[in-house]
Amino acid sequence: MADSKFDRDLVRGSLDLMVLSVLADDGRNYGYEIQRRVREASGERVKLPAGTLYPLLHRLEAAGLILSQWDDSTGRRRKFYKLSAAGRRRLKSDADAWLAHVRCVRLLLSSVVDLDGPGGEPASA
Amino acid sequence: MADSKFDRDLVRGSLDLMVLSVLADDGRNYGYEIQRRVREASGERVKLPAGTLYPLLHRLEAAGLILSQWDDSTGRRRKFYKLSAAGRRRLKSDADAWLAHVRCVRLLLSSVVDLDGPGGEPASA
DNA sequence: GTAGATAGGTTGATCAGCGATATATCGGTG
DNA sequence: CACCGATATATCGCTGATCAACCTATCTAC
Repeated sequence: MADSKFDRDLVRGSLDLMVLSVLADDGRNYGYEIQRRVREASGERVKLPAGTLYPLLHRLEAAGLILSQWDDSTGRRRKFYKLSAAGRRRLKSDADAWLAHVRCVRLLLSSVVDLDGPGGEPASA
Repeated sequence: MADSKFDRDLVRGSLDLMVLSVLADDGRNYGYEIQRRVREASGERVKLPAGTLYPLLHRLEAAGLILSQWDDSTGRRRKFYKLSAAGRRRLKSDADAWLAHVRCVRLLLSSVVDLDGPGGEPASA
């Protein structure tokens, strides 16, 4: 499961946001690790394949939101990314827009489903 | 504002969900009204243009999630849609998946932004 | 050596969103 | 009546993101 058309589109709207968030958290990270961070953070839900990840990073860099720097000092050839000032601003505004949108959808869903659905409050389970 | 690349992709992941939710709320509704309901429910954020709306409805119908019926009795030629049994099941499961995903992204964002950001609690504004 | 993980990358097919465009009706105004 | 804007549905074509598949290269372990 977790690879239907719905799941892909679900992820689509928050992929950039998730990657920017990971970089904000870590300060500095490289593609392969970002991939694992997103996969783990999402509970294996978001697989973020290489064919999506690298074009995405290049797109964010071209937009001036992240900065790259090659690092071979560890033996492994890695391209590290970090947020630019514009990237930090973008993360903030995109996060606000995302949260606002989530509130709207939750409102629509409120009369339809149980918002504290399966896995909602693990502490009480 | 509210029509950037980010906003479009933001919406993409929950458009089907929003339309299904509106139909679950209303029981029975037609395209033009669904369009207005979504626009209002989203605080004018989601415009849902005709070029998106109608292909979307056709797709949901082809998938057996909604059922259509023409109605000319009011003078206006309208195509009413309602959820099928499969559509109700799908709404429930998609809503659960969406809520689970939202929880993950919120977790990633928690260390980055204020989750009760602007417009969070209108009562206190 | 060779298999698998790490690390980065591209390409092509697919498909959804949406602006533009088309059609038709209804109600109101000049 | 003619005209216009709102209502109502629909399609076409462009754009752009996702991702399976594929490629290269290095490191570790067997």
